[in-house]
Amino acid sequence: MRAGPWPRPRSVTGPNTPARRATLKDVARRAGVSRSTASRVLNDHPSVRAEVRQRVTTAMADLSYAPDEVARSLRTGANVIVLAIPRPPRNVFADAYFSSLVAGVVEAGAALGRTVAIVLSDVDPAGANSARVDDARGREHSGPSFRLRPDRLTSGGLFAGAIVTASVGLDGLPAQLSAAGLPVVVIGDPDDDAVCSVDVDNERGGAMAAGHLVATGCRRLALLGGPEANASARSRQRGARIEVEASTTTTGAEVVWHAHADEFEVAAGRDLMRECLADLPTAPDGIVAGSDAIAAGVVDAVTGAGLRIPQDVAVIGFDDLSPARTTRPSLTTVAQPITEVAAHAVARLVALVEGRAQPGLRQVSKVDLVVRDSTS
Amino acid sequence: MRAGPWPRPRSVTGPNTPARRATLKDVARRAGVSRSTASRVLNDHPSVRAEVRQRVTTAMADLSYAPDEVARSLRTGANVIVLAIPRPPRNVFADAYFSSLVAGVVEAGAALGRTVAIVLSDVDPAGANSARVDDARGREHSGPSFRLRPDRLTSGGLFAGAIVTASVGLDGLPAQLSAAGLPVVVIGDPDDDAVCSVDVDNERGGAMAAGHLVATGCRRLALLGGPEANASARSRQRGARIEVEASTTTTGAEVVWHAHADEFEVAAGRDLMRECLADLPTAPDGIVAGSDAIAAGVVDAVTGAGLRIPQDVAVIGFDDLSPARTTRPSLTTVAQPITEVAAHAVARLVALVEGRAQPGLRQVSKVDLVVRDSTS
DNA sequence: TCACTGCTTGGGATCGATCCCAAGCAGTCT
DNA sequence: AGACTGCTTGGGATCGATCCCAAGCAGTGA
Repeated sequence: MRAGPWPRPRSVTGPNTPARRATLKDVARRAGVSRSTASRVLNDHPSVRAEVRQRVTTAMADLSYAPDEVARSLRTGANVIVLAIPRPPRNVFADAYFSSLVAGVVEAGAALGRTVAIVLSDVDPAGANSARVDDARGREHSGPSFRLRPDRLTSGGLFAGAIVTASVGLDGLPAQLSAAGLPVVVIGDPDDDAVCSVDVDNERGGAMAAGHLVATGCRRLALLGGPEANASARSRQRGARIEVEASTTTTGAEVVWHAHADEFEVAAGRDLMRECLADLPTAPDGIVAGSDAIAAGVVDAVTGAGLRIPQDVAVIGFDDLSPARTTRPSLTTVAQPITEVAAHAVARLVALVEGRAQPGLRQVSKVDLVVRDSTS
Repeated sequence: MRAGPWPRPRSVTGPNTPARRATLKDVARRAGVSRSTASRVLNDHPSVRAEVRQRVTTAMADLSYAPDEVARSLRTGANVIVLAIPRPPRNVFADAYFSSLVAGVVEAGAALGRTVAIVLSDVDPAGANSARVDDARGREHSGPSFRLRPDRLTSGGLFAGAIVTASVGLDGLPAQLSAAGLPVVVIGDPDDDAVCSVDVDNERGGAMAAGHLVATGCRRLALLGGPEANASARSRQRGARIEVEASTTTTGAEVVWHAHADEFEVAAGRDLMRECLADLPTAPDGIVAGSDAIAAGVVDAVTGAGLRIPQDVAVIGFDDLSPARTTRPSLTTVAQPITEVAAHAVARLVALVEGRAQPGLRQVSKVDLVVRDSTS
């Protein structure tokens, strides 16, 4: 499991507690009861007389007592849940999707009285070397590689459970965590049916997007998806394609172009759309983009080419994040309820931790079409 | 301190440890030594015979033992440091500055063997009400208000110390935390001299920016700063103004416009620049922006008005974050070493926690001019 | 040989909470 | 009156590590 000598823990010898915090023992003494009774009051156990309960409560207030979460965790097991985002730190925060997801998970955790810690990928020195090797083979890598080591989440017993965001290269992380006994919920597509997951109905979303374009008169559709390695991106495109093909006989609509971006990013969308316009003899009249950011790039490329939105080309995004509203024209998009998904993930994880749920459950949230100015 | 009944802790009764983790006692038994000796090996205590140390190390590897951080913390005090960002969750992650700062602190913490937890502001129901009151007075508030309650960091004894990011409305938080006995380091301008802080030399950075514009021939400068309530934003502007005034007699350069944005944001920069162009009879020939994002907005407004950069108007930003490189033309900017500042903050906090540093120290990092295409 | 020193090692107490078991007590039923 | 039930309450053990103290042991010098 480990190679070198054990890292020396930092001994904390300094003045760590200038004014000693009150303990439950202090509360008990002041209220004239035992530690047990004080603990019972703290935990709302019913079998305490009202008068005694009042005395203890008063004593707690007088001493401004706050329970020591560390000591409590030692006895009852960890309380903190961890949101694991297996991506390099610098990429996560700039991404509107992850920003929203993090906020949702933190808020949902707080609502259930759970502290949420956030763990991102580490710089991986070994990976850094192999990245250089990859470079030699001609693959593009701008820096060291990153991964999230499972033992950062399992060792130490700090965490009661983990929420893992699915992305490219999950690499069996959820299964490993599960095997180590840590309850896990994946947001997105799990690579393993044995773990719990929450997601949105990406395929249906793709179908709604394509359906809306066809219904508003588009006949030559281009699908510009997110990373092909990303299961959500694939599902969205599959839904769109199936929807178009189902309507072909009645409407004559068809998919005339289909490509995947490297990232869910503005620049990727712009490049892909320029390629599309260059490759096709006639421009498509409707674009299903894999994300709002890609759609924003598409809008940029389309207007740059002198075409009008939505008159010449209609564009539809996915996510309904801030870019959808700030882009000009504003984006019609398939809204995914990120806050709801985050809340589901937290609720499911807490249920797992408390033994109220079984592994392997999947919960899928509905998506919603939001019509704005980029389609007619 | 508290009003209602104590919130009931979530009892974790479920199957929390399906496969029991090895404890130090197990290691000791397997190696044929006492818990004390095993602990000494774990902590690299010198007085253990090499042969015994080897046996214990082997036993640890065999059992894939990992120390329980919760139990360890109970005895030695908390190990985790917390990065407190007194801002609403949804605003933090979209901001390139905070993204970079978070990444830097997390990485620096890891390098020192410290886990970093991140705590953002809570939705504050009371604040939500007062925000509505403010709305009635005509101030703009789009949602509930947020604040970071100090007791979230101090109570529970989960954290060894806190790094607090300075922003608008710090509201005495660092002083309160300090008073509660929690070691604190502020990133930015502390509102209290008694707490430690790390920062960059904002005033010098502002001077460098203005100096560069004057040196490259600008004579009519506009200063478009960040939020006036933000001390860093004020310092940058002050430095720029002093620099220009110092050179006025020899060069004839002057500040012809001066304003503060509400946020360090692209939209704020765009609006401010449009205002500037509308208000001034003659456009300025040099812009000192309070951040790269503001500068990006300025570029947008300037090119939108049909002026060329840098021929007609030179623009200089602050931060050297990703917008500086992706904006067209690329931005000349004052680079602030965020990673270095983050590392300083972590190092100083760990020193405080271990009793190796005194409160009240301030450490200022140098900034650096990076010349790109937005100035000539 | 004895005392002294210094290096290793083990055992018990401790951190602050929870949990289990049993004791105390009042009320009820036979 | 005695047994039984159910509600309160207190004490001890426990979680898994660290820390302190003292014991064991070998080596040194007188």
